[in-house]
Amino acid sequence: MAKNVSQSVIKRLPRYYRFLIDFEKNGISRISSGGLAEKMGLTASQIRQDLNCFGGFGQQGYGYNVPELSREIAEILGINRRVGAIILGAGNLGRAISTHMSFEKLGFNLIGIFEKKEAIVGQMVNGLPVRSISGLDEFCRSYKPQVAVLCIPQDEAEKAITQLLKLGIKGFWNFSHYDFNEKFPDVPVENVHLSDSLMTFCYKIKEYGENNK
Amino acid sequence: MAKNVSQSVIKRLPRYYRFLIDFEKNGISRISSGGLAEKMGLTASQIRQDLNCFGGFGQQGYGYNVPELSREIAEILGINRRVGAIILGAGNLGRAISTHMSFEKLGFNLIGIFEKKEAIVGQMVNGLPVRSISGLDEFCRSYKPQVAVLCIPQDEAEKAITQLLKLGIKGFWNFSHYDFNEKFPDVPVENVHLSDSLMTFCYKIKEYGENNK
DNA sequence: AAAAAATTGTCAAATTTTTATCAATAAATT
DNA sequence: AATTTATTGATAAAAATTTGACAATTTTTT
Repeated sequence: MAKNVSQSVIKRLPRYYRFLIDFEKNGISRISSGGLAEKMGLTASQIRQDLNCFGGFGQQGYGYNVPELSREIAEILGINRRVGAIILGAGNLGRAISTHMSFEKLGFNLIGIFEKKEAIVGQMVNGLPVRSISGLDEFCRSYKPQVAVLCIPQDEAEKAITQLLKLGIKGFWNFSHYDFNEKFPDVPVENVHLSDSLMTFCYKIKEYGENNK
Repeated sequence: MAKNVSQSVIKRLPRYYRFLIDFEKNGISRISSGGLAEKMGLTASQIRQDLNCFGGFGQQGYGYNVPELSREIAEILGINRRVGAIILGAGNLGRAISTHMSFEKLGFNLIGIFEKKEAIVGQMVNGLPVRSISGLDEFCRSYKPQVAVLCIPQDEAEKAITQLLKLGIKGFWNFSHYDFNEKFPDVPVENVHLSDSLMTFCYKIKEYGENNK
């Protein structure tokens, strides 16, 4: 089905999906590549070519059917599944992620939150009890989560990743500063390096300031 | 000084910086493009070309001096400044960002946190009092923050952005689902679309699963 | 001090990504 | 029912990005 799909295309899919869901909510049932391009600040050509990696979802003279296209993209991304997920680290960030993210709408099923600091263990977060990291092995053997969200400090990451891989974890949504590349180059990981983003923001602000003196 | 620097290069700079700071911490004072490439999973050629956009920081036969190079990149990114920043939204995410991020090490000075829900107003977060959104105008006129971190719901974003722009805010670190493109195409914004990232992660897991049956 | 090894910065080639073009076809209009 | 308009999917062209190659130069070794 899918042609040779580049990472650039994949990275754009969630944004397409976001816009399409928004259209659906607003009762817009039809959109042309040109119309979408204008809203998104892209070229119509790029949108058509992106979508065509996965199939001809449009119709000449008409455009794209919004609900149909959003369904197709959801299918491509795989967000209609329920992949078991656990969070490691119930600090500020871990708790915020667990309450803030709609895991269930985005392909996952959050089934456990683990924390090293015993003081936090037992607290309820988003309807789930914070569990002691000491029970991680047993929990994983029982409930077989497939992915882990890393909200732990950088220096605890390597040990945790090694342990989790042994327990059958297949991928990581990584909020830690740890870089998988060196030791785990082939493990599926999606990084959210907030510090990198903040630095990029810093550069943008500086650049904007310099160009608008 | 800087040649025509592409966005691709800029996006890689924070990661270079992260690795260099790590080297410094570990007492590594010298690194070649080849050595760095191996650690980072890039090509030596790319690293040399990236750095050369900003100047010849290396030395033939020797490589790059780690502290010097990290200083240079910090300078390029502008993280040695202290740009005044406020956070809008003291929900789970806003509070997590304010406590979790080292704003001071990354070019910013967090001076205020604002929240609509009066129940939260007055709480202390990371040494700062959560202020009522009703005092935003006055605060901005007094303290002149230059950037805002948006941790508010999508449907409150547009109004807030309009207000903040009038108050002199120059850029946004945007955690909301709101997309600036349509209404504010020229405003400096760095998006952290966590949902997009989670969807991308979902795709990666699915793809990995399909290739490793 | 000379020779060998290491490594950069630059230029050119290769590859990837984006954009433009256009025939084909469906929808809308007359 | 015929004509015009809109719009896709595909192909080709253009632009951007990445990689390879190598002279120049410094460091290290002998």
